[in-house]
Amino acid sequence: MVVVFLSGGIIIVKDSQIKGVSVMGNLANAIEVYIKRLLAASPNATLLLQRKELAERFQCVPSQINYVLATRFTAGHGYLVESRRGEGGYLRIKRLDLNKERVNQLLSVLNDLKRKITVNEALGLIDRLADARIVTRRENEIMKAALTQGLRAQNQLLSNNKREMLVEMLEVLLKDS
Amino acid sequence: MVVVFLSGGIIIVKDSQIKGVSVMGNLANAIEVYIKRLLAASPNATLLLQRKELAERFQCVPSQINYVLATRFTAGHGYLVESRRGEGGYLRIKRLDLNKERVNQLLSVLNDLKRKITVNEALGLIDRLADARIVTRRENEIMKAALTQGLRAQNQLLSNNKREMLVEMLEVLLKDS
DNA sequence: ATTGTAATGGTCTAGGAAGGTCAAAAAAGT
DNA sequence: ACTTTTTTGACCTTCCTAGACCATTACAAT
Repeated sequence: MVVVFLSGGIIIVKDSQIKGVSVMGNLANAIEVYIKRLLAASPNATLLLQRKELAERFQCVPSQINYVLATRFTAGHGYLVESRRGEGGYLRIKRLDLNKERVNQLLSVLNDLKRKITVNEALGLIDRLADARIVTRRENEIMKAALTQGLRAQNQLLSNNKREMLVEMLEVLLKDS
Repeated sequence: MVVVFLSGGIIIVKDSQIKGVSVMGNLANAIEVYIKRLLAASPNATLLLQRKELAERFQCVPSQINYVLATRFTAGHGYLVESRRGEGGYLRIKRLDLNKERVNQLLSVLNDLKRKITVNEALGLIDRLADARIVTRRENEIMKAALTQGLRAQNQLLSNNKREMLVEMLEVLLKDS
């Protein structure tokens, strides 16, 4: 439970209600909110900043920034994060405002991937995306080629590696916007 | 930290964000952009210049130019660089536009795959296909995602499996058109 | 012709400046 | 108590920069 002072009065609110509003119980949340505010202020929802600087501003180790990005700014959350190392290094964070239906379909496919599925089922999922015009025929073929590389039977379970690979390929599509 | 006033609201923007918009983060990038601009302005996409002069313009050691050429203007990136030493020495940089013989290019890429290449080289090859408009940006990203699945370092050799996978993906493109 | 020399460009390596990863410790939920 | 989330820090990879030293070329002096 958290107590919030608002316009002079005292309002008592439950945690669950407050989540995501503006109370930040911890660093990670604070950083998340900060980044989101900057994104909101940016005309094209894109941010360019340095991990080191951000860490300094919040007086934490740089890897904390990675934690925040990894837990709150993933493709699944609708964000795209790119980076570059070395001198002049940076983080580029972009909020993707995507077509809802496409995203939902992709996410549902991604969701299906969480359980064990066979190669055949995976290929079926990919075809579904092609049917829905979410991927082109070529993209469809490319993904299938990648997925079936070195495979004999198609009625076996999809290996972890291959599943992960499919997920990553689909995430590319999510990022595409 | 910089405060920017925008359409009535106060938006807080970080240094780095400002920098990233207008200025290149580092020397190498600046030089790259400069060369590419010159190339774009040149009638036949060919440039003749002196390493020393260029280095002077950017106030850096001459070998910095070599670094830029070696990392951004390789054959893999679709550029041709020749040079001559001694008095009257020069650098000749040419951008190759190979859009014509797509199939040949694909075949040459496939050929490159016969020998051992690193992950980085493989990614470069794929990028080159995108540059030449043989694959779309999305296809490019999909293939890269598939290729780098489960990989940490990029300077290691491409595994046999992954190489085979790339070949199969490229063969999809060959069949296509 | 031969040789010397200055003017170029090339290579290689060390060092520094980012950002990334991983796992253990600490804190917060349940 | 147990589980999940957060926080830290040690160590790693990538990228960039500078500089020492090497190779080639044109031109002048012999």
